[in-house]
Amino acid sequence: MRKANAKDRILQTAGELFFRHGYSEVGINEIIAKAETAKASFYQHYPSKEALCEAWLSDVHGRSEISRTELLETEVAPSKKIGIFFDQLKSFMEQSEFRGCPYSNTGAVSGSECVGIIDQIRSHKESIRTFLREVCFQHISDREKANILGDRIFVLYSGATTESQNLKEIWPVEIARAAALELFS
Amino acid sequence: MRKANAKDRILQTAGELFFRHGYSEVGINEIIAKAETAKASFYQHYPSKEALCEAWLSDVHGRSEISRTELLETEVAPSKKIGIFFDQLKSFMEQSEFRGCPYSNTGAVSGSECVGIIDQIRSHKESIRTFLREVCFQHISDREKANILGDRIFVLYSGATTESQNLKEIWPVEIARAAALELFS
Amino acid sequence: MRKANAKDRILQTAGELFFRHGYSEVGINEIIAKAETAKASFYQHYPSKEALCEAWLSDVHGRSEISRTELLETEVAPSKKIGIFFDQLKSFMEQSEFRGCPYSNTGAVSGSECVGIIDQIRSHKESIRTFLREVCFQHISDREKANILGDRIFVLYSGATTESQNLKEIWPVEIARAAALELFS
Amino acid sequence: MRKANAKDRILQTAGELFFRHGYSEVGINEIIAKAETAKASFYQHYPSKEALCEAWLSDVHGRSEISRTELLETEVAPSKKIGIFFDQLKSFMEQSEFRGCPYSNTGAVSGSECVGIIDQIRSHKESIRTFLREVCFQHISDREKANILGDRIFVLYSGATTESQNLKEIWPVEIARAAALELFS
DNA sequence: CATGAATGAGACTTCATTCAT
DNA sequence: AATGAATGAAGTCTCATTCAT
Repeated sequence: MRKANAKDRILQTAGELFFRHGYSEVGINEIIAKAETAKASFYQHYPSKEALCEAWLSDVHGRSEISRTELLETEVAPSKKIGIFFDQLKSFMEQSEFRGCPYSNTGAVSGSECVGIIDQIRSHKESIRTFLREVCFQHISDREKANILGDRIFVLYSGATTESQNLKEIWPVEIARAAALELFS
Repeated sequence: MRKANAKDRILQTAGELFFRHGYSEVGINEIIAKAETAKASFYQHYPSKEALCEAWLSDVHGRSEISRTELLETEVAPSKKIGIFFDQLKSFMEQSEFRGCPYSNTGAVSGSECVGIIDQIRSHKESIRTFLREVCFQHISDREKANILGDRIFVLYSGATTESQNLKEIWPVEIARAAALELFS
Repeated sequence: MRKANAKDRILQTAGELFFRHGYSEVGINEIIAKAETAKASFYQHYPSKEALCEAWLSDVHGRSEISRTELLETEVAPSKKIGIFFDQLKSFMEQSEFRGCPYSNTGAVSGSECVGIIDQIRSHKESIRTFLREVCFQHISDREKANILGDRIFVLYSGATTESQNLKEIWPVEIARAAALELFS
Repeated sequence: MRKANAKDRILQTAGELFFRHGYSEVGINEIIAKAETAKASFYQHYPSKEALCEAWLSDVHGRSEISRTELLETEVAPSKKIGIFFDQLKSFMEQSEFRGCPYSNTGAVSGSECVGIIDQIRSHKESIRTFLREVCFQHISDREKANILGDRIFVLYSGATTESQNLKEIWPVEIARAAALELFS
């Protein structure tokens, strides 16, 4: 497993480091050292650190997208799905020592010149937003109302993540979960 | 006005830069160049870049605290205060080109070793949380319920800031505002 | 005692620091901080760091000269004086955690441009050399022979100091003492 | 010859500078300028200035060790070897403008935190001490007595180096040489 | 006598990237 | 595909010294 090809090893290593310490706090040297690759091997696979960041965000998105798609198609009550969604956030925050959202964290240090990164962030966020709108639509058949409700839950979800990270406490997630479920009924 | 003393010039310059580009993206060199000071003058006033960051966050906190205290003591309906609070957030986001919350953004790149910074973030966030709980308490006399409502609005506020920044759009603030007011009634 | 005048406080503080860490390892800031003086007060009393170094070496010399003069004039056998001289060196090395000779240590980092410092070193060393020659002359009445013997003991003394410092062990002093006394008889 | 690889060029350049001016008086900038390398190239090869110092001391030790081993195994009278040993010191002092022992000079500015450097100094000094003890053992078959004699000559050697450096004169070496040979017979 | 702000030069170290092999 | 050496620019921080008050 440690002997995956270099490209994957780099992506995995960088992912862990970017996530834990933040994109701007992790250097190429640290990545290649931990991934046990040579410097030039890195640039063979990724044209730049920024490109690696994009690859990482894309990778995370892919995996999280799958889980949302599954959840969306599961045969349980929509309200239950919202509960599960926040439960997943809760265990994610606790397991990651409250590191928060990789996308928001990366966005916090990305200027407007980082077009690729900003695009990844936007599309990931829109994807979650869409997911929540869809769950709401499974509950309310009024598209308009479902969208509004979804957006509200989206904002709650984001605030829960952000403040749980800032305060290193889990209550924001619990508060958001309760609020979301109340809005839902 | 441009000829304030060096310490203030540094703080102001650094504040603008930290806010716009993120703490980790701004170097001492850039700060002292824009503040028109010598490097050693900087270190005469601030023992480290991290200390400057703390001074900046403290400064921002001080000014924002004043505005919240004023708002809290104003003689208008609590629901109105919530509206104003989100209106201020809206214009702040728009005026700052959606740069978002200085505290959350700084927290995104601060490891657990940055004790001073993390403390500033925590206390600022708790201060806003307390403010919102107090406004709610002016509306509902049940302390328990007021606290829960305040915390929910706090989460909405944070999510609005974060996602407005991520998407460079204002709708999250508007959604949060509407949701908060609806929870309020 | 802590409230001696600034000039003396600076000299004493710098002396301790220069001795313990070496002239080049100690900065003006550290000195004035520990001496509780302002920076400009320092430059009022000493025109430069180098001048302070000279004052320190001169001060040390003065005090050590007194003890040698006393010893020279004491009414004991010359061989006994040599023994006492090395005994003093021994306790000095042990008490100072084997920091060695302030003069040699300073000379190790002083280029030929530091005229004042180099002069201090030279005259201090010549003073010790003269002292040893005189003690020998008290023992042998042949001036020529006394000088040679004195110089040999001087070299033993220096080697003892240097290697005791290098090895953080006391045996070089003991070896030198025994050798000196043997040469003496 | 000027176009050796960067690592060697750095080591050689730094060696010359450290020797001539003292470890603490030489900066990385001066080294890389004279070695015609980039700063980052330096840190590719040596993790720190201190590590470079260790490499330098180790290099010097290696070369001096060879010459001592050769001398020890030469087929001449032991007393002759002592004479040669001091002759070498004499020409070294004269050729180097009385810069003295790289190890003692470095030790004069190395705090107890410089473990690697202090180790190099100790082992170099012990190596010379052992050499002198062995030469003496070739002369006296009594191990005990040979050790004591060797140690005395070691102290003379060190004192000669130190004071020749301090006074910028060669007589301490000559005095030590004569004393050593006299002890020897 | 004393002070604290100001400074140019330089300290050591790391950055993301490229090149020859 | 992989490697290690090389790099210019930039990173944070400290140096001894001066000046206005």
